[in-house]
Amino acid sequence: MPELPEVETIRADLATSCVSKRITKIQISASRIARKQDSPDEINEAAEGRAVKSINRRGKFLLFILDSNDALVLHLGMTGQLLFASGGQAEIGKHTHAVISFAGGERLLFNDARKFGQIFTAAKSQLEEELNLGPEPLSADFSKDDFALVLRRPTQIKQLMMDQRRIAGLGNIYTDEILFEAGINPVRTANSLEEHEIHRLFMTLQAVLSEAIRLRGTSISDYVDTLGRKGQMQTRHKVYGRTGQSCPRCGEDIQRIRVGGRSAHFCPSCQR
DNA sequence: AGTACGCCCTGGCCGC
DNA sequence: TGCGGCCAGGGCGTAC
Repeated sequence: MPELPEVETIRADLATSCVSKRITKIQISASRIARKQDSPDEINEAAEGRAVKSINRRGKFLLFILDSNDALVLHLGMTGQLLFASGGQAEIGKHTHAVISFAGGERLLFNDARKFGQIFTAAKSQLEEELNLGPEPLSADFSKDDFALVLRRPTQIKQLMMDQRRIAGLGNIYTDEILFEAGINPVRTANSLEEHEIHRLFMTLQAVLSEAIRLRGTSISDYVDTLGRKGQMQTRHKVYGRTGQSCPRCGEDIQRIRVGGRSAHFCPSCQR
């Protein structure tokens, strides 16, 4: 489940392997992953013959900035993988739904078993409007005051943190881990947090995401980097996927409940 | 406007 | 061993 740290790991890989390369073709075989208003042909037309100026990330979206000043935008959904193949290492498989070919013969294969991923193009100047995302939690511009403002609503904190329009990049795994580190119960309403709790949540938000990037992401389910390598953050999870196991801080059993239609893992004794 | 909820999709797992 | 049924969840469309 690629969230901010996984997408950031892939972004850094692509910055090394794809920047300044020229796209010769984008073949999309599962039209479902092309966003509704774009057809596979339109995406290919926008990218064909264009060089990749830079690779950026916004929330969970990967942005290939092209020399036309359009952006090729990719979202990996839940099971998406972007595999870089300079020779024959990565083979086109049953779940390869798009192939981006470069002038040097390299290819990027977009695999996605569940087809929740998305690919589309947008004018660079329109990106912010189209993506409609909240602030980047690791941006230098993102202050504790900004965060406090985001929290000023009566939504459950877990749901709010996963709402991409409020804060960009967090999914189910990292919200659970962050809330655990911050000692905050996932069902608390955001506007019930006290000043010291907001401070702690702000600090742990950055700490957990930074550690996850350093460990190249969480590999449970399908996530791998562009060379097919797993991340290591899953070895540090304290609550996610640990239902019934003991809390590393107090020994109490980790519980799993439903919050906003998603599972939330937490320690009922440490998280108040 | 905000919030709630069901749907998409398929592999993996559980129970029979 | 096979198979039906259910679960995982990011984001979006629809309903309220």
